[in-house]
Amino acid sequence: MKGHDHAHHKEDLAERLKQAHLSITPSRLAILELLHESHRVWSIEQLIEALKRRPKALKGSLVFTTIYRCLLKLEEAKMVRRVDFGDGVSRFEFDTGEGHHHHHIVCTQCNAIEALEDCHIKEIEKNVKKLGYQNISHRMEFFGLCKGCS
Amino acid sequence: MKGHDHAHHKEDLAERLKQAHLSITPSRLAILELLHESHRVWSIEQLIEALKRRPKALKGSLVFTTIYRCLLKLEEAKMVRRVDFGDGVSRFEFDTGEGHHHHHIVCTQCNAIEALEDCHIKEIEKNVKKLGYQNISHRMEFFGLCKGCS
DNA sequence: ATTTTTTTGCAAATCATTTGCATTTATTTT
DNA sequence: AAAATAAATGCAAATGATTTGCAAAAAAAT
Ligand SMILES: [Mn+2]
Ligand SMILES: [Mn+2]
Ligand SMILES: [Zn+2]
Ligand SMILES: [Zn+2]
Repeated sequence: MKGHDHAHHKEDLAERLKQAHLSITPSRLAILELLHESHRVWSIEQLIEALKRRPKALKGSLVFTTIYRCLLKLEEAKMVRRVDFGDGVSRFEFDTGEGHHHHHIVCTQCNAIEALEDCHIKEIEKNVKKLGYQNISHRMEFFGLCKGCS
Repeated sequence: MKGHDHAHHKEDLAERLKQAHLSITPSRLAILELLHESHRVWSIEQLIEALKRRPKALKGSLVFTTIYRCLLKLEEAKMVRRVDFGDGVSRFEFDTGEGHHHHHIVCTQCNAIEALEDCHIKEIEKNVKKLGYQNISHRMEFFGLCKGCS
């Protein structure tokens, strides 16, 4: 059962790579599998460590640059989303699509990261409090085409 | 009139430095003056250029490291606030106090930066649209003490 | 005025990210 | 299936903003 599921996922992910005109490589599949299974954000270093510890580890060595370039491509292809907490390290998560826009909360003490499912801006703060967080602050900036440029 | 105002500001800023137990130096005063007068965010490079072009330019050379360390101190002292748009460059603005928490919008075309006065999260997006921006996206993350840490 | 503390200037170190290039792998064409 | 073409990978080196070390200069305290 699980085997089938995994196989299905792998095929599915490979298919999405094909649709995005990206070569199907072990690195890319391994990254996608891990991101898809785990609903969390990963730094590149974390990804490398996790991939090394996998039962079916990649044959080739796991190199920063390779993972980095894979993630760039996957980001372009909208299969992976980059998350930035402003600490100088990029993190990545599986991109579940337009309909699943969301944010995260980072513990200022232990740096634990939790997803805030869905983004109802007006209700987010309440939900954050409900999760039991204290001393909540947030980071938010907007981006868009200004009058002069559009 | 203007002379008086400026003098007043300078004294005022110097006073705030004193209260924060920070030495009063030409660099710090110059930075504070510029930030205080201009209601905008500045990168360190921008600050240096602007300070060079000032009528009463600083005697000493304007060095990145010095401005950098001044800003760090001023940030600690809550006189300056750091703004991060995730482009790898830190920007700074005068900190007008707790009551004036706000965000900004960056044009994805010309990189113009505009302040969004006040932060009524639920209404912000509407206001952004009213300002004439298109293709609006935003960056927002929360930070706080999680249950386990508090 | 002298001493003590802090800041400044310049160079060098950091650190995550990005790039160059030869080699290997994947895809496309015979 | 083999050869040719295009793309990805591994390793080293380059970037670029930020951060640090330390001696000289300036500010604050005595
Ligand atoms: Mn997430
Ligand atoms: Mn502002
Ligand atoms: Zn959102
Ligand atoms: Zn806010």
